[in-house]
Amino acid sequence: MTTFYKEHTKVFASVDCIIFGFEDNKLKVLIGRRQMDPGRGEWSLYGGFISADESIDDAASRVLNELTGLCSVYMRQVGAFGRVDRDPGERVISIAYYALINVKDYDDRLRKQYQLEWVDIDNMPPMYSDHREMVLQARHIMQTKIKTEPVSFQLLPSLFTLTQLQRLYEAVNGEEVDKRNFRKRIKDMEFIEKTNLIDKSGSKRGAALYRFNNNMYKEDPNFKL
Amino acid sequence: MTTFYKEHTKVFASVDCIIFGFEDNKLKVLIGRRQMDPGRGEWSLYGGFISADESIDDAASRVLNELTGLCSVYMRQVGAFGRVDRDPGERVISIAYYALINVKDYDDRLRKQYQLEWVDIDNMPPMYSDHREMVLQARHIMQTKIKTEPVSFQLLPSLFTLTQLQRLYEAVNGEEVDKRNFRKRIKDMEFIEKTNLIDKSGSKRGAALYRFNNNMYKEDPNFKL
DNA sequence: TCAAAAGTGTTAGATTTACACCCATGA
DNA sequence: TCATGGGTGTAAATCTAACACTTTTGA
Repeated sequence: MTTFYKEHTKVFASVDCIIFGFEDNKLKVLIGRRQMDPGRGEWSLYGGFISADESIDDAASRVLNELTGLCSVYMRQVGAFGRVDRDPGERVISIAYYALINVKDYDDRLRKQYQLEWVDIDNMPPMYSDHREMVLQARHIMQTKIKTEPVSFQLLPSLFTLTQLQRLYEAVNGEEVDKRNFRKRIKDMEFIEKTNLIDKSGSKRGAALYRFNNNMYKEDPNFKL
Repeated sequence: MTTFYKEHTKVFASVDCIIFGFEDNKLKVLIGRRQMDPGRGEWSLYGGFISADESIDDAASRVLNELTGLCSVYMRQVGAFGRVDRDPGERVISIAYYALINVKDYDDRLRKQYQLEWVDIDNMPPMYSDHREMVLQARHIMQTKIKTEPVSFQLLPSLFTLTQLQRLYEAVNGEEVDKRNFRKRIKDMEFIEKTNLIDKSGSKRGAALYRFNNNMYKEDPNFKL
């Protein structure tokens, strides 16, 4: 700690975004083909360099917005990845973030324009550098968060059925749960409100639509699944 | 992702070490006076720049070793901190790590030589930049880890009493627990072995010394406090 | 009329919590 | 002999997990 800044080497710093979506009862990740050497053409997360005038968090939001057009998305840091040879070209330290989006909010034309694909987290292709590791770490964080924090709703439409919520929970954790026990726990949480609306898309009978009431949650923030 | 590396700016990247120790039934953090402008003289974590030929993890281990002389210490990443103005001099992104050491393994002369102090985590002085935030985030990680992973033993001597273990647990979580219930849970974990040794330093009667058996833990890694 | 998803309660077992006294010893 | 920390068990309450049938309706 007696040294000076100028004696040290600078590095490139980037962010990589793990964009989670929920579709066909599966947890999916948005990935594309890397457009840049080295590694051009490999499956890769979408990322970008951190510029001099933005925080890391801001860089992550910017990159996500560039790609999806979405703002105010739920994003959290996964961590910094910094193996010396993680980027074959230059020394690049990358900070991974995961984002939770509702697939329906995301314009599918944009997805095609960038040639991105939603891939099942349980069936990812080989990926560039340490990107697979980033995704798996993000999933692990999600698995612990989803049990005690109301993050699921970020991945669902604002109105959702209990079956959707259950399938999401199962997809994140990779294991099935009992329907009756699951619903019992939901009923105990007053901030998951039943509406009068019915979704007929998933069944003939129709299922009640629910909504997450954030104000009510803040009054009594007890979430336990 | 169609841009080139050279169009981007590089930044300084550093690591900051949150060194936890357990002493006088309190969770403590090792901090010193910053030796460097800007911020010279403020209370600060110990850190160092990441050099070109080492991973972030290696940089953290190196810095810890420089300071304490210790190797193979339990260290985990807290996360990257990157507010634009977090370092008043230059743009520096810092990756925080926490380390768990047994205070007795650490040569107190070294502590004095570097003018470091063990401060109670519940009574930290104002600290340089975002260092307080780093410590609090690290503590939060510890609080969740200590419930499901055998990390406590990193902070204790290899032989310890159940009271010590309990006080540690209480110090990390900031709340007291019932002695009988605590010991019942310990008894269920076979990898916490009772030895024939007695520690007479804490009481007249003496307390049985226990030991963490890592091989046994690996056979049946179920930890729950 | 039937296939497919929605919706609903109970019970046994496991886990958690609360709680108070005797023991061994050195000063 | 007494002050100090070490050590121990039980019972009530709560939580968890397992389990199956009826409802609705569009095709």
